[in-house]
Amino acid sequence: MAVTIKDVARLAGVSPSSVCRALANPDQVRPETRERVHSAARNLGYYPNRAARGLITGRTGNIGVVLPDLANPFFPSVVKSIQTQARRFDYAVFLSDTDEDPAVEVPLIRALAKQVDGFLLCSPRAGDDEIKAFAGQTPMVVLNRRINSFPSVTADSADGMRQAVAHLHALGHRRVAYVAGPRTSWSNRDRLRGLKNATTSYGMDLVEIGNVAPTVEGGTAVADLVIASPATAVLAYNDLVALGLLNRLQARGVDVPGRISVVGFDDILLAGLVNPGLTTVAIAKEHIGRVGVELLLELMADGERPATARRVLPTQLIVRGSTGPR
Amino acid sequence: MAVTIKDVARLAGVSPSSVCRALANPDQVRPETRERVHSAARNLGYYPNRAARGLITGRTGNIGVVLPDLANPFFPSVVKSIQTQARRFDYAVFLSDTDEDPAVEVPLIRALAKQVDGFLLCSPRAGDDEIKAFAGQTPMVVLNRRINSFPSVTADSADGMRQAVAHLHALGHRRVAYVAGPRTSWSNRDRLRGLKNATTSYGMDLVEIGNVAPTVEGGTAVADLVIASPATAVLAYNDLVALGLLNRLQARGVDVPGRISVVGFDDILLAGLVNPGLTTVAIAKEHIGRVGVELLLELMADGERPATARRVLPTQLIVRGSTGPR
DNA sequence: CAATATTCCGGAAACGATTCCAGACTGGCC
DNA sequence: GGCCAGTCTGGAATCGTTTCCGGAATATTG
Repeated sequence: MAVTIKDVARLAGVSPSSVCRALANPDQVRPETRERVHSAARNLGYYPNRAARGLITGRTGNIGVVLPDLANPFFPSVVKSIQTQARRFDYAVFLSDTDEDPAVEVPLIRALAKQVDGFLLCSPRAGDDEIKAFAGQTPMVVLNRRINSFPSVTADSADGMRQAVAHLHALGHRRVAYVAGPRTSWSNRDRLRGLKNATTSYGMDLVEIGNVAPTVEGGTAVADLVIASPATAVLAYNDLVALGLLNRLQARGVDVPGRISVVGFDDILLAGLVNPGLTTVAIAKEHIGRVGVELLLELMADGERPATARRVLPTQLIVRGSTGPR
Repeated sequence: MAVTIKDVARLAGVSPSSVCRALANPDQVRPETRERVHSAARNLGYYPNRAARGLITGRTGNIGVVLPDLANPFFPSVVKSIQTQARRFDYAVFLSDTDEDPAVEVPLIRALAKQVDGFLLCSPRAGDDEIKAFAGQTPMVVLNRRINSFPSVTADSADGMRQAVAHLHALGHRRVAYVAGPRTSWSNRDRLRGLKNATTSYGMDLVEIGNVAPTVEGGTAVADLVIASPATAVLAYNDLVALGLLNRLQARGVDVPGRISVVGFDDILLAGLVNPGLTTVAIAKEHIGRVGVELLLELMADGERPATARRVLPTQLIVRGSTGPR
């Protein structure tokens, strides 16, 4: 069927081992044979079977990416930057979407583990302990979450929230609401923590509104609760939720930002396209992926070292039309 | 390092071959040994190395997905449905983003070919001939494009365009513009063809406006050309381009749909969230992925058969606020 | 020219799993 | 008890590649 190293060897009139050397360590063979092998490989269209190679070298050349929901525009951005950086180092990407189900994460990782050299876990929803069980077994870098004994890349939510709250405070708001994301999301807890600190230090009231799915529907579902609350501004777990709020508020005829100001988180593409534009805390999505890959490559190279590097990337408030004076 | 079949065999006190049988064909071993093997595997946390298995069975259990740009929200939707369907049949997904560069497609496919059982090519940008070179070698299904000798899944653009044009015609529009997508995109040619047929049969004038990148920026870049044209309505290659137009039109103070109506294509999530909502031709994105996987599985099972199944999925005009009477 | 050092190449083993084949054991039956 | 059929199991070969080891050929040196 497919062309193997033996076919190349036969055509070039050398042994398989020489073919391997000619292609991998060109300076270990005579220029003449090297040329013969190369042209034979070219003629037959030979590409080594990376799986077979991986069997013996222990390196597959693949990295696994696990994320909760590809339909959330935040993740494709991250994946894209992972791809770009991975390809630069000749790695291919295995992608898995868990559909926000914590229960499938661990089995998925286990099933994929032998086919990849390491994992990038984006916003994993499983419990710390379940994930920690992999410590030392498979190189892993966690994105958008911090877990002991794993390197991680996170955004500085606390500072982002501080910027957002400062902005709202300056506009005269004193009571704000937070629409929380999934209970299993570390980012949600992190953002809430940052928000609480910020509102406390500015002496503002904070109303928490139930946990919702991190989707547009999640936002629309609680928009009326926000209206009914005493808050004059609302911060959402992420942009999708914020957009859901925005949509429902407009449908109810509530003036944004006149009556209620809305702030999102992530700065996905949509945020700049809706009307009014969504004020949001931007995360450097391309950075997350790139830094994640860098960390993972280091970890895979160094092997043993605990390598609990923690990169915290800056956030930046992007002010658009959805926030205004109280 | 990792636990192999031998470790399980040793712990269970049987040979590796028996372990294999106990796990793969449970009825070929005595219940007692089967139980011993299972518990040994469970205790050690044994998961077979799929790459090694693939070497001998010829099946990797992976399918490769190649697409031009994950940042276009259309593709994540498709990928997600591919994932879902693939997992149902115990397949994992290899993802590759080509960054709209036709030149990297073929090398990418070749490099991945040995690691997957088949490919789903989403909107491939490479030339027909380059792709045809794979015919018979690797099972492949093409999405959003038709290529001889490959099964394909496409949307019925012609009908979608007919619906859109009928809608605009009924609103009184007689001159429409089309903002074309990438020259290398089959969908672009297909949509343009459908549009031409529709405008001709309705006796309407069609202005074509240059090829742009299939992004928001592509749309904003030519919005002023649209304004300067005699058209009272514009159809865009896809929703991103339409949103770019919409944005720039609003920035220039052009009334939509009062002065110009805008129609997109794809019905991505954003389309329903902007203001005014974007009238667009919806494609069943989840269907594309699902049907694509189904076709690929059939193709991989049947092997030889030409299998040039061509599924054309229906399109549906979604009318929102961006279109109105002339 | 002989002895040594160096370069280059082929053979064999290995990676982890599966599968075929043959042998060992069990049970049934006469 | 002996024979046959059937069930169950272990050993060996295999997939495609890499790597180690030893031998042959070449180059270097005295």
